Formats: sequence, structure tokens, C-alpha cells
Amino acid sequence: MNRDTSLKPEVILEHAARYCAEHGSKLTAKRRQVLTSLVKSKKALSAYDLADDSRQGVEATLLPMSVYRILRFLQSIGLVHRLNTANKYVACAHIACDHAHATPQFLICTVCSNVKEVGVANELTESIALAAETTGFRLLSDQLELECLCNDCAMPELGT
Amino acid sequence: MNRDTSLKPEVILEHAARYCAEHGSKLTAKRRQVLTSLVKSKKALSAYDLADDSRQGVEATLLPMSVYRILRFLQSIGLVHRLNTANKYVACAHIACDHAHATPQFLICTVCSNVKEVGVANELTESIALAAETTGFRLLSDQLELECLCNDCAMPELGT
DNA sequence: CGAAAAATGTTACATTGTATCATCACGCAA
DNA sequence: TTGCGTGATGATACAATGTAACATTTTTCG
Repeated sequence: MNRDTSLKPEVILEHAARYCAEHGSKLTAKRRQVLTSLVKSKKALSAYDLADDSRQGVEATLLPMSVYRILRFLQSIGLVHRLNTANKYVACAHIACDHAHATPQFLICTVCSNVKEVGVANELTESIALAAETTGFRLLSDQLELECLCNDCAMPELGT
Repeated sequence: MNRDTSLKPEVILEHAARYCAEHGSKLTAKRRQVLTSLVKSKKALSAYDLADDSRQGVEATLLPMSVYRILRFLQSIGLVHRLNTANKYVACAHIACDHAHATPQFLICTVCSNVKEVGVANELTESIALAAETTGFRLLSDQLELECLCNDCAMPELGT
């Protein structure tokens, strides 16, 4: 509900493979495995969550060190975003989109790690960048992370 | 240079003591010690930084556990802010101000942890909150943390 | 094939943070 | 004054997150 799940994982992975190729690397089995876990998950996952995942399914077991490396790689080519305030990771919501991937903004439920990737108005990030410049700081990233409560956690009595 | 150091620490600590009293607690020696370290520091400090600090000066040695507890307390009454993206802490830049403490926004140098606490336009945080509401997320905190490079780190050759 | 580069395995360790129970300090009532 | 209750701190152990360094395997490509 919070991420775009309208596309089947296979379609997304196809796009992801192209992405890797464009960056001179390959979407190996383990990288695909990590990315698949993230794409399927509605919530942000920690590296250790992903390592634990790998011990459940039929696929290869991944040590945390490997997970970190794979996440860093996927992040470097824009397929995965790291949520710095939560120490967790999410698949980019626009993997299968054609338009260029812009810097994302995230609404993060502090209770359940539900994440919504949104596009905030450009003027907003521009005014932030401007405010930074005038105080001797240069903005390195537009990524915003907002501490939120999602509807599910706000009204648990309604069930889902 | 990045924080308001125009007020002497003694003045700040006086205000801080009032703050504590207003919250039914006291500014104990160790709490004052932690707060003083933060006020004096131009950079954000980790809990372990502060514990290390305490082993240098003439004051009491603080174990990390105590530092965490003291930081949580100081944060709970608004004298200290936690930077979630950096796992570090800063003294509120407005301890000695009379106006109410608003939710802060931070420009954080990723190289040296230099921090500038700024007041971003209200319309900005409002538009964020609005964007959140429309997607089923309720904003819990306006605190923004921006990844930056400060002038000192951008141009080290100039010395300081 | 064989060398170089890329990817992953493995171990050890560093950093950040919490749980739990014990102890200390201080105000306040009897 | 004594003693008690509460808030603050000490102390130990451990959990969670993340990196460094080097070995090994796999892939690529001349």
C-alpha cells in the first residue's frame, strides 16, 4: 500500500538488470536476492533483517558483511535508498520508471517502518539549499526523511 | 562559528537550571557537565565522545550508560537535540532565548560534524506536513537533517 | 589457457545503544 | 533526628549496527 506494487517483481528485476549493465556491473544472483527482498517488502529493512531473510527462503544464505556490500552497490546505482535516520533500506520506488531518478523524500512510520517515497515540490528543496548556502554550508543531498505515523499504526483498532 | 557562542556558558547554564526546575527536575552536576561539553563544542558529539571527554577534565568520569541517560533527559526537556542521521547530539542553540523553542532544522557537515541549527520557513514544513497527510502519514516531528559540507571542509587549504 | 578484475567468504573488531539490578543522595514526614 | 521513598547514578552484561582486512572464488577477456 505504501510502495508501488503494481509491477510484478520480474518486471522490476528486468529493469534492474539493465541498470546494472549501464553501470558496467551485473545483477548477480545475490544482488537480485537482496533487491527482491526489498521490492517485496512494504517496509524498510535493516541489513540484518535482510541477512535473516536469506536464512529463511530456499536461496543462498547471506552474511551481514555481504549484505552491506550488496546494499552499498545497489545504492550506488540508485536502485536502493538508505534511510539514514532509521538505519534501514528500501528499494527505489521508481526502478521501473523511465524518467530519471530524482533525489527522494521519505515519510517513515517510526512504529512499523512503513515507508512512503514522495516527490516534494522543488521550490522546497531549493529554499533549503539556499538557506544552507547563506550560512556557509553546501547541501550534499536533497534527501529528506520525516518521522511519521502511518494510518495503520495510528488506528490499529480498525485492523487491515 | 557555527553555534551561537555569544553567551557565556554560565549564562546558558543558569537558563538551563530554570528549564529543569520547570520540568520538576534538577540540573545535577553530571547533567551540567554533559550540557557544558555540548555547549562548548562547535560540533555534534556522540555519547561516547562525551564519555571520553569526562575522562579528560577535572570533573567526574561518566560511563556511557550514564551519558545516554543524561542525554535522554536533556533531550526530553528540549535542551539537547539528537541528530538521528549522525547518532550525535548538540545543545539547543536557543537555550538562553526567551521565545519558545521551535522544532529545529540542522545543517550537518558530514566531514567534521560541524552543525548549524537554522530556522527554515514555516511554509516549508507546512507543505511537508500537508504532503504527508494526503498520503496517509501523520508528521510526528518537523526536525530536518540535511547532509552538508561546511566551508571549512570545502576549502581546507585556506586554513582556519 | 592464464592473468587481472570483480564479487564474495571469513574473521575480527569498532561503534552505538539497551536491559537489569545494585547503590547512592536527597528531601520530607513521623 | 531518623528512616523511608524517590530520583539519579553505578556497574555489568549484552544486543544491534557497521567496518577493516585479508582470503578465496568467480568472471572476464586478451
